[in-house]
Amino acid sequence: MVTFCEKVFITTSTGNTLADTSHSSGPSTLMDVARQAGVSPSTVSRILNGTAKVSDDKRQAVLAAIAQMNFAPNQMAQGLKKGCSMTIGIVVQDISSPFFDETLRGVDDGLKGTGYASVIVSGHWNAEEETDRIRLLLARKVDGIILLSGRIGDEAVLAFSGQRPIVSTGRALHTRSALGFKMDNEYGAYLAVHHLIELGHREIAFISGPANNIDANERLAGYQRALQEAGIAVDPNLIVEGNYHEASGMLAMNRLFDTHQQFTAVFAANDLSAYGARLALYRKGIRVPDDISLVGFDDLPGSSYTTPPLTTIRQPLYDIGRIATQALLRIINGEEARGEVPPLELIVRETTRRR
Amino acid sequence: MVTFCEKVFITTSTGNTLADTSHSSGPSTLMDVARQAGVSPSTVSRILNGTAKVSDDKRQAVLAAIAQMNFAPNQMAQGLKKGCSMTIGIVVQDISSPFFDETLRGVDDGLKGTGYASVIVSGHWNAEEETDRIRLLLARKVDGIILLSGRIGDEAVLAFSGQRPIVSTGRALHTRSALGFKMDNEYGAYLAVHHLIELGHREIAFISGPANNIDANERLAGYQRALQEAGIAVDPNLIVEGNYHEASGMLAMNRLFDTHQQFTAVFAANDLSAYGARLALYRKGIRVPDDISLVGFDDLPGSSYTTPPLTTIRQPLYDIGRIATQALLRIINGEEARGEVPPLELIVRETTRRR
DNA sequence: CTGTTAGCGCTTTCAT
DNA sequence: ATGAAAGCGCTAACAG
Repeated sequence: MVTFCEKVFITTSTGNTLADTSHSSGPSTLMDVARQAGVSPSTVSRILNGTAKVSDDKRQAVLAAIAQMNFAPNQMAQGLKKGCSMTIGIVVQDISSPFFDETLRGVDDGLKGTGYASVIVSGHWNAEEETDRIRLLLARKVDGIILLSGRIGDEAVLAFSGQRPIVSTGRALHTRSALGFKMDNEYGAYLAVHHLIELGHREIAFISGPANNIDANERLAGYQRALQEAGIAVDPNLIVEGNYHEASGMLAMNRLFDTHQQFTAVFAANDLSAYGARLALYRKGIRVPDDISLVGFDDLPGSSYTTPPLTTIRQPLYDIGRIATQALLRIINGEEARGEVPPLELIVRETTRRR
Repeated sequence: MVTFCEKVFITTSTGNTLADTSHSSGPSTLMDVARQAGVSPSTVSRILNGTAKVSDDKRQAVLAAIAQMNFAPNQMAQGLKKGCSMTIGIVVQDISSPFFDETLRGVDDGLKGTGYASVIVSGHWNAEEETDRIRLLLARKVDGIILLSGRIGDEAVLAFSGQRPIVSTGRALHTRSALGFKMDNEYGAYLAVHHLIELGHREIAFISGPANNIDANERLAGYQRALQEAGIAVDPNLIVEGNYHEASGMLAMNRLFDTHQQFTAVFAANDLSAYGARLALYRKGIRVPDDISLVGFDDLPGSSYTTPPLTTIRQPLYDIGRIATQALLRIINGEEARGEVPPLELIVRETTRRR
């Protein structure tokens, strides 16, 4: 982990590269600009930050110098001075999952035009790594943190929020420097299963999420409630555990067949496992929705282009990202922590049909 | 765009939050540690960086103080001093596209254990915005930049590489501080179409990428070459322009039907548009691959779970990310710029069959 | 309105 | 082996 970060490269007009010999075009500093414009550094700073009135002639001179020298203030220096970095940290669990990416898009849009940039790190679904990453972000003096599907406890979040404001998904929290958004997973799952029941299905299998996952358990609860409410007994043989990934959905489906269960519909705890289940069905020559109905959970961007398009419970992933970001920015600016995201909703597409 | 970034929050044991009154636990500094351990700041720094020998007793004292005060060096200060930030900048074009995400996963893995973090920005397929973003990264003193599918010209890349090393995909470049990786799109497309021809197809439609896109044009060229090589005339009516998105694939497919073209196979310039085409086919009740064969390009993670799984040209997206990162790190460390990525390859799955 | 001065927190000669 | 002091590039009092 040795690193040499003192080298700066400068390319000559001939395309060769050589080590900067400090005489020439190292990134110009505010001091350089001041000299070139014949004013004091403070004046340049004032113009840059609009901190005070500056006479027009000096302003012109400075602006000219800035343009000519292609000057941009060194953010590390600014940050050191002001104690902030104009950066927010985002903690995801999997950097290449459509689930997080859609939220990241919301974050990106929420940051647009604010001057803030984001550094994204992944906790890889692991509390320790997550803690580690958050510490890293804090050492980098991020001005706030957005924690997506964090594995750490509420106390940990609260503790970190003593250093920088945090907004987190998947938990209910509301202090001056910590805010949480929680989706009603139980209700979402209820909606999904209720939809199936209304369509006349009675034997409904469930491909769950990982057993140690809160959201997953809430979805299981919703599945059970919908069944009970309709007077249908919950059959443990119809519930098989998955891990939210495609492969597990496929495996789960196959396990259901192997044990010769009877069912006319399947509710998968998330879209990804629904994709896997769909493939297992295809392989067996079972038609969807003609022979079996299928419902997912999340409404990933790809779910409107599966074959056939997937009926699912829509999570406002993009909105969550955008709203969380706006809330965080608000806290950073000393305003009250608040924000609300739209509720889950059933999106009926083409994988479910009347029994 | 007003921002107040000087506030620091501290949470009391009762869970309330109040503004830091500067007396208490603001993040501790190296100076604090030095005082607490009864040594000079330089000694602490030396221990932190392994920069020089330090007596064992002092070392113990310092380590204890660090642990007790939960100290972590302020990266902005370190950065200002050393002129680097232990951060690399990644420029993507779309933060929530499976294409980039898979590459980002490679980057993430490539950075693992190096102490570097990454800030990811999006150029949104727009040269101006991209230039803007790169400037931003440079102002943040990132130690290097990875440019994915950049829209800016090679000269611009070379110019920027004068400030910080850059590795870029989609272009052939090789100077001391700039490295490019270029995939052979023409060859990939050739592979795809050749596969179809070998299967006995003669009327092969092509859903292209955006006309102004280099990669897209190369893929078109490969399509044409395969046809010509087999003595099949290129029929302009069988080529319809898309924009790499699902919706455009669907539209393109429908346009092909509307104009009553005859064809038995379709080659889509990327997987996303193949998904769209697939849906259009499904809607028309046309079976894949029984009635029509379909080939994509990219091999996105989702493509092994489409119904049926998609035959496609595999781009080593993950490897590109990992290898680009390693190459960049090598350049940053003053080593020679090098690295090579695996070639494109045909992945035969279940959307193609003998005519 | 504008320049001078003193740091932000850390690293790094330079002495000792 | 260790401390004192200077300074990275910028901003924010404080004088004028």
